[in-house]
Amino acid sequence: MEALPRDTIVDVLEERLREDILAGRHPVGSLLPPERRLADGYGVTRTTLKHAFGRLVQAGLLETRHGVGTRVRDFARLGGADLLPMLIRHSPDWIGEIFEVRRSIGALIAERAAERATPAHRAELAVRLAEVRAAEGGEGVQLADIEVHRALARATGNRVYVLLTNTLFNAYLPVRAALVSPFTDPESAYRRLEPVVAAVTAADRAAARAAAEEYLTETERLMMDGLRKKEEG
Amino acid sequence: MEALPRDTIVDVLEERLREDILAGRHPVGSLLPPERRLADGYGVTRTTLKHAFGRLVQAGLLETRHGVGTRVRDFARLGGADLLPMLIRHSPDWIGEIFEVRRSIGALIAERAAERATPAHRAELAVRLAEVRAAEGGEGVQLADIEVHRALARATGNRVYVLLTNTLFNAYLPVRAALVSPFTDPESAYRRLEPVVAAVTAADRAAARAAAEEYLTETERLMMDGLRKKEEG
DNA sequence: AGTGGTTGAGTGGCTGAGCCACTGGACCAC
DNA sequence: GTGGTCCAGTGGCTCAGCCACTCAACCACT
Repeated sequence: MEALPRDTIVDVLEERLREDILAGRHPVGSLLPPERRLADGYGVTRTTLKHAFGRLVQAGLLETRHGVGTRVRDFARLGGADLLPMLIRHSPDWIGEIFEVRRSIGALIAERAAERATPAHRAELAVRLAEVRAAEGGEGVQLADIEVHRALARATGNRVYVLLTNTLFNAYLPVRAALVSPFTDPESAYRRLEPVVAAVTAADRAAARAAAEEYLTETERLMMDGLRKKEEG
Repeated sequence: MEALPRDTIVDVLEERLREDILAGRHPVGSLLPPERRLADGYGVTRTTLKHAFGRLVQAGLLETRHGVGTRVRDFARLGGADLLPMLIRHSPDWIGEIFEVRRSIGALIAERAAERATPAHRAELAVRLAEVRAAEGGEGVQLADIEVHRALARATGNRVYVLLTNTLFNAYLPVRAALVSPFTDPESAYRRLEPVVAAVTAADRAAARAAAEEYLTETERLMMDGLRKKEEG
């Protein structure tokens, strides 16, 4: 069982500051109020506020300069893909765009994997795929499913594809996890993944690309349907 | 002129901790020494250490649990593409892999841009391209060059491509900036970019992809050559 | 023996007061 | 004008201390 620590004050404060920034209450390019005043306003110590600031600076949302102040960065223009999880939480309309990119890159990865997977990579793919079918519990299936995609990315022989896969997963996984079927049914997950792994294992680039595209298109459709139903219900 | 604030203690400490982690002196999955001891070891206050910790947690390198300790995350398996800048600083052999991905995604972006750029997007591309030629000073050319790529990403109509472009740029830009020619000569930069913009403006998908691929292959060659020379010299 | 509650050492979370270092505009002397 | 000085306001950092949480050892009762 996974221990679930409850949010700390810094977590809450960070989230609130982030929300205030993303909502434009602290406009891009503007100087935030001084730390002492802001800390007072949020009812926390300056030290605590600075911890939250530190994270937001790291995330690329803020920029502090000694003796001057703290400025809101133009994250929409300059930010990296690691902003996606917070952007999607603030406005879910990003999901369509994320998924288009996921589809293109997923196809790219499958093609490269088919081209360059070593025997060891193929063996790992087989294992990961089997684990999907054998997984118990909805959460287990989802985790096993992700491992198949990580293995596909690893099979390209290019570690950057693994990182990219993680970035995109981090962006839309919380959304996906909120839906139930069909990501939690072992047999259904297995059936949808199998053709991709088969094509990669067969070293058939075109088939791998096509299978990945089909899989990801289907996944997108399932997610969008699930979201729509959730909205209505 | 850009003000260049010198590193703060937290910056230095963060870098040192990061280096210790990436070098495996704090193995993945292991528990770090307690904050009090570690702070003492680095000769800083616990508060300062915690500020550095906060950033590394945000970056996905550490994981703290109240009452237990701070653990080193398996960033190679679970990390996102935002880790690239620090990974490349620690071991430059990432650059080849980064550039392969940049090439594939750059081609993808050019193709999508050719497919979907609006008249407004085309106008912006023309402006950005002209700015490259008109830029003065090596740094100015490099910045203008980046703006062309951002404009290309924007022209896809998908904001995720912009974020992805930024992520990859952030990864290898420091390396590129260390080289001199040909990224600092306005005329040479213009000549290399022009065919890509022309193909996108002409809405010719295949030509756009081909031009982008050629541009990026050439860029990679120039960077690798530059690095090799630097190594020798 | 087995079960369940209690305790305490060790850990990170957070505070508040205080001093230091930097920036930039106002002011002054020339 | 020009250049220098000053100072109010800002973020950087420290310190000492208390709080909250976790886990394993221990104990009391069955």
